[in-house]
Amino acid sequence: MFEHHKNLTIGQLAKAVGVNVETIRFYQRKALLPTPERLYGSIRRYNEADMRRIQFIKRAQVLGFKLDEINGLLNLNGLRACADTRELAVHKLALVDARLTDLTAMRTSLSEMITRCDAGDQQGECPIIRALVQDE
Amino acid sequence: MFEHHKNLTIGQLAKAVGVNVETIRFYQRKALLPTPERLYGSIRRYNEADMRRIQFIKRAQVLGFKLDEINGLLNLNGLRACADTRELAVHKLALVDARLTDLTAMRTSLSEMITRCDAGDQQGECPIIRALVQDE
DNA sequence: CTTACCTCCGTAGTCAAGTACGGAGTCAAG
DNA sequence: CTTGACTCCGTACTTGACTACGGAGGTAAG
Repeated sequence: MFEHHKNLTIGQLAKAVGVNVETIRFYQRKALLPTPERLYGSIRRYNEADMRRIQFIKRAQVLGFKLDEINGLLNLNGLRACADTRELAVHKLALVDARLTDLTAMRTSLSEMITRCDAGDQQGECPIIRALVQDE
Repeated sequence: MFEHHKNLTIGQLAKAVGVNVETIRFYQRKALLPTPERLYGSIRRYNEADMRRIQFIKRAQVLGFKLDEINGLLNLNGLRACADTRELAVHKLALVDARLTDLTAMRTSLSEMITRCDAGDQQGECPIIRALVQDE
């Protein structure tokens, strides 16, 4: 076993959290993740804190936060932290809502076009193409 | 005036359809748009067909089609055209639905986190951060 | 005819979030 | 002590849809 997730090599850490080794190195370059010292010799070791940090990043990504924003979240602490985080979340929610509106409109158009196609009301031309060619 | 949108220069065309000059040149390179001959002398002229083609591209983009797919749409013609287009639209619709599901889940999580934040049930820690740190 | 702006063209850069590569060093097993 | 797997590190490539740059030449107004 991995000694309860302590002193992992980068490869073990990657496997444990389900990301690519290169991704971890990429996060280090982006300073999303600390680069541990090279102790005894030359090979770096990782611990549970690193695991949790990567999992935090991945969870935040699922919610639609970008890496830069996640970096912000990770560096928040102290009194204003909660307010800042909330503000970020509210902003993100607004973006998600806007995107939902767009996608819903897109969905409606697409399915209308398909319906018209199936109704066979075309006169020599594909109704989907015709809809797209439409002026205005 | 522009002589009713005939014989436009690339800059006038760009302004007329609301895109960047560079975008038009980019579309030409991608063969989404024909590159007109250089008539009398050296400067290319564009007409309504070019305008309509760019507008077609922009409309299709709003529906979530990628440039490569739009290229496919533009090159469709003849009998199977309509069936092909329909198939593409159906496929796109499925993608849109999947994205809608994802976004809705994201929306729910975000708004729950914000609600918890407002409820002030945190015990010394921001509930949003706590939710993200949560194992599993 | 000059000035100022526009067009042409190829190449290169941008953003996001990684992925890939290749040579050198290290570590554990046999 | 050698083999094979892994690590380290820098650099470059990927995707999609553009945007920017720079020098040469065309074009319209005065």
